[in-house]
Amino acid sequence: MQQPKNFKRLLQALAKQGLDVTYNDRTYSVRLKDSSEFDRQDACPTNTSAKTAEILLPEGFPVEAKALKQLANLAQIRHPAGGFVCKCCATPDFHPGDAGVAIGSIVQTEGMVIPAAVGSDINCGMRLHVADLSLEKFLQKRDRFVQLMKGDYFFGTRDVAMTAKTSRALFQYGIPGWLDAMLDAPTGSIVKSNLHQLADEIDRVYLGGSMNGDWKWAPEELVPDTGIVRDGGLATIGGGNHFVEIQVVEEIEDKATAFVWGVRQGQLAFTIHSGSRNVGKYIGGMWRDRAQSAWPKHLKYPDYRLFPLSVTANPNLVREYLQAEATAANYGFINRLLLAELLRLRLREVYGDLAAPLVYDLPHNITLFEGNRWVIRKGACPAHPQQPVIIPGSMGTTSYLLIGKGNSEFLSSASHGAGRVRSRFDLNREGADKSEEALGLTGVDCITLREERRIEEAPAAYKPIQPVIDVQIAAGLVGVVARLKPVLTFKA
DNA sequence: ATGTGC
Repeated sequence: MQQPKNFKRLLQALAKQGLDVTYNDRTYSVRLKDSSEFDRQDACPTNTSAKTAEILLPEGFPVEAKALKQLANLAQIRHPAGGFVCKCCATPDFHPGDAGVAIGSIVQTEGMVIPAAVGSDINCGMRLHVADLSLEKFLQKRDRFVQLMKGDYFFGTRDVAMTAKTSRALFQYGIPGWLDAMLDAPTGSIVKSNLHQLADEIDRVYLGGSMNGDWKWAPEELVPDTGIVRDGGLATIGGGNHFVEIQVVEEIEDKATAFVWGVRQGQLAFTIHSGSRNVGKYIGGMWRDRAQSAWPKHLKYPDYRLFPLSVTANPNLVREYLQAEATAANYGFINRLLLAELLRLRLREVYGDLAAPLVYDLPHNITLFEGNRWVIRKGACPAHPQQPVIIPGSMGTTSYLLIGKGNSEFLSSASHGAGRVRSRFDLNREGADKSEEALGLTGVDCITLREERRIEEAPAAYKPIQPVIDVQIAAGLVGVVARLKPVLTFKA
């Protein structure tokens, strides 16, 4: 396989930063500089962090030096009390992140967690439903449906109010405990009419949609002592690459698996990509700062400024961080559930009673304990054997439902999308070609209140999905179950 | 990612 386009230039840029990169059979290997100042500051005993980080990349696409540098930084994080990185790797939607951690990075640690590696967008993830409705019938009443959804997603026309008790249960327990608490929800609250189906679908949510949270970490105004909570952030899509998309199941590749998962050719489908909104921002930001404050006072900050929390040095802080992260994760699971429920209710309202079951819901921005170690995925899906994996293309291209293969070389993970190739700034700047053709928007039905969102998130902003999927199949990360074609996309 | 900022 040939080397990527900008390989030589990349080597030069990275050599200046003390990084050595090789390319072999679909995979980059970033070798880190051997000695750092850090080594001399403190006896970091027997354990040292990873010396290499592997990246799976689609053939013929450039990769940014900034992203490689960020991955190298992540790989060499360690804590003087003994925490270290066991393994670090990246998926083919790899690109630089704003907060110092590249999207598509996966890091396995021992003895430490890294709040900054998860970042603000805690439990960002993907949720897929199928619906027993043909594309033809859907399009007949498309305008009415879109009008109703715009109200729900952009203007909050549906009541998602909760009692104080229910709000606390949401943060504390995630989906199951929250559904229990919903039994006494105010009348008119949207999930009340469908509690049984939502309970039946819990086993199709990663971790059962439940982590060990504590409402004490939630923003104060969302966990009052008594009264009704009206949270303007809940059941909203959010910005950036988040979306809700109506799709059609275009083609089944793995018939047996699709049958078991309840997916059939010609069905309508909808995919939700969203996370924990402001709650994750609040908790992620708080803990990034707390991890920095907990860094040993007598040591200089490491130059990458990504601070781990050590199990040996600060066991309580590690426990509390994981609980705080879980609190935001619970909110993320329920946000996606509500976005889907709003859509399912409107489908039934417009097209009559129809089945629209959940296929799967999985996070791609989260710390998970797997095989006795922490695995932190930043824009990467878990892809364990037999597990459903959802990888969306841009709003103009195919999305994929896949089955995980549990490739340990890539820490049982897969990409969470195609990966951005052009920055928002680049696409929006003066003088840029903003024609439909140049942006790949021809024939794309994008519902948004903001024109700049269509431009920032246009198909031209992303890699084509096909090579991104192909390289992951070739490397044994996933197998294709079904292809989903976009029909229309909601972007906030 | 974020009622944002190159």
